[in-house]
Amino acid sequence: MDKPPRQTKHDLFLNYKIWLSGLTGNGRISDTTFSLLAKIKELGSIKLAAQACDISYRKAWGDIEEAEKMLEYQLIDKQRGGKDGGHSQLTPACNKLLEAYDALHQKFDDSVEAAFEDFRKAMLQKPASK
Amino acid sequence: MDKPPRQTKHDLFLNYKIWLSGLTGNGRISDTTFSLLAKIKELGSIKLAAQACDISYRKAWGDIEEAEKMLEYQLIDKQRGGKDGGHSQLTPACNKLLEAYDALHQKFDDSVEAAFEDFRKAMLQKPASK
DNA sequence: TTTCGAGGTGTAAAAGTATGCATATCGTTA
DNA sequence: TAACGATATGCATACTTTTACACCTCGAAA
Repeated sequence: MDKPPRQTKHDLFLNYKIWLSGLTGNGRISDTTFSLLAKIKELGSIKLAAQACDISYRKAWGDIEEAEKMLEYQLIDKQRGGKDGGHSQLTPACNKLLEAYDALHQKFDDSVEAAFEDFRKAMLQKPASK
Repeated sequence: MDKPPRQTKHDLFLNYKIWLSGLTGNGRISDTTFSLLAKIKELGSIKLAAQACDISYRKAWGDIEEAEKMLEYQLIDKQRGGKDGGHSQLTPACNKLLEAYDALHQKFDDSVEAAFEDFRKAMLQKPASK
């Protein structure tokens, strides 16, 4: 889930995690939730997406519920029943969100890369005097 | 500890957390650990710093141990005994690390600000066609 | 109208993380 | 040399988060 971290001279890596939260901070949409949504888009099923993301269906469902409650709009069109049991797909609003988040994440990666590069350079300098 | 998140149109906030890890990923230096180090520098005591950071001394000590084990160098000069019981101060290497980390964090904040601004704009556009 | 498999839900167990507390150690200073 | 208070450490408890599992719901297609 997390991006592979970046290395310094001393086998040091930088990691980060971002997430969205609501006004009260009680709900959250994590990186893993966005990965899940992307997989649902790809596979058309919450169950398959959860497996692909290596999380339990229970958690996947809970995360989606939490996200939808927080955003106050549907992220997923869920279809129950039928010979195949059912299937799911992202709503237009969810696609928009996912698209914006992907762009956000990409910008982040680039920024992190640059910032960590500076960090590495700084760590190669002599210690601060004070 | 975490920076106050930023808001979108729909009461949506962006949060993030960064941390350093070692090669194997078993150790970590979190944001809270750096805050702790900064407080130790300011207050000259692990105990006082832990109180100021609102974490238990037990956790503070464990975090420091973990960080030093990971980096394989001392972060803190610890003085035991004496009428005052003892005191602590950061090593030069720790000061360097802290300085570099602060700069890194600042760059992060700026990047987050910019990236989230773009995110907000994207969320105001019409939904993706597909 | 029966069947099938994914969606949907409660709850107990497990795993991971933090706290609280007890207790030992150290060494300077009075 | 006795006392003091922060460092140091183990361990039980508590809290949080995730998993495991059981079981129900739904509705198109056979």
